[in-house]
Amino acid sequence: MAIKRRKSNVPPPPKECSVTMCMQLLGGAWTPNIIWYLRSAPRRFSELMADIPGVSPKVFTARLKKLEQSGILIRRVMPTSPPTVEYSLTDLGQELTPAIEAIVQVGHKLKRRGAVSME
Amino acid sequence: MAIKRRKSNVPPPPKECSVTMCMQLLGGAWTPNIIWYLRSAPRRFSELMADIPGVSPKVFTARLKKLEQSGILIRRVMPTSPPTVEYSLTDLGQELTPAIEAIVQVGHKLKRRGAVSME
DNA sequence: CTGTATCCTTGGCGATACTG
DNA sequence: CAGTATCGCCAAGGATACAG
Repeated sequence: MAIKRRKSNVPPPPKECSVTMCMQLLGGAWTPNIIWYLRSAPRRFSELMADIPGVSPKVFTARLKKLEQSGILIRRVMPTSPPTVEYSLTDLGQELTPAIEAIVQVGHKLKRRGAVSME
Repeated sequence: MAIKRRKSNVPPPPKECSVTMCMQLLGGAWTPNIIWYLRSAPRRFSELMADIPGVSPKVFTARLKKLEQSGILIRRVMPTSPPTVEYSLTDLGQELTPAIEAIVQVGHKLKRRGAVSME
């Protein structure tokens, strides 16, 4: 609670703040992968967990919730006997896929060059 | 973020890791703005600092250094009497601008919707 | 199956002061 | 002008266990 970082009284620039805002979303752990895997078809919670190994359910839930609140994806609870939840991208979420694909392109070149250590 | 992490013996997927790697770069604080301001013309250290208010020189140097090491931008020291340093995007860095522009697009919609608090 | 609840660690980021 | 040097914080992530 409380006190949200003070840094000074900087009025953020009008345009670039959108970048920052969006990066807050995309920059979160696993976020690009989630969108990547959802871009062609809806997917269930455990399917996504399997797609993206190494993520704990807590973090995963947190990400999904934030993305849902931002209007990037939709959470649909199916009334089946073992509860099933399906996640799918919204229109706005779909608009992110070209951005991610552009990033993938550069990522590949980066890797090919060995420019980033990756570990 | 978490790339390094031991977490078990997960072989990372071959394609998505590029996204993650690239996001490590772009996700750093101020990074998108740096590229944004450099995309049309080279710029000096203090000019960039002025463009992007609220960043401390330490962090700024760290970012610039990492981007230079990754081959995203080039640092040129001009042999003037007060030392002058000019930063400019490499070809690879230029390839990032469409990605950032795509992100800007979504960022605007996000803001218009009030989907993200931005605070 | 789909998540919460707890606890803990890390490193990214910020502020300020100082140097070549 | 263009950076280091120090110091410290704290929120994002992770591990594990438990719950509806």
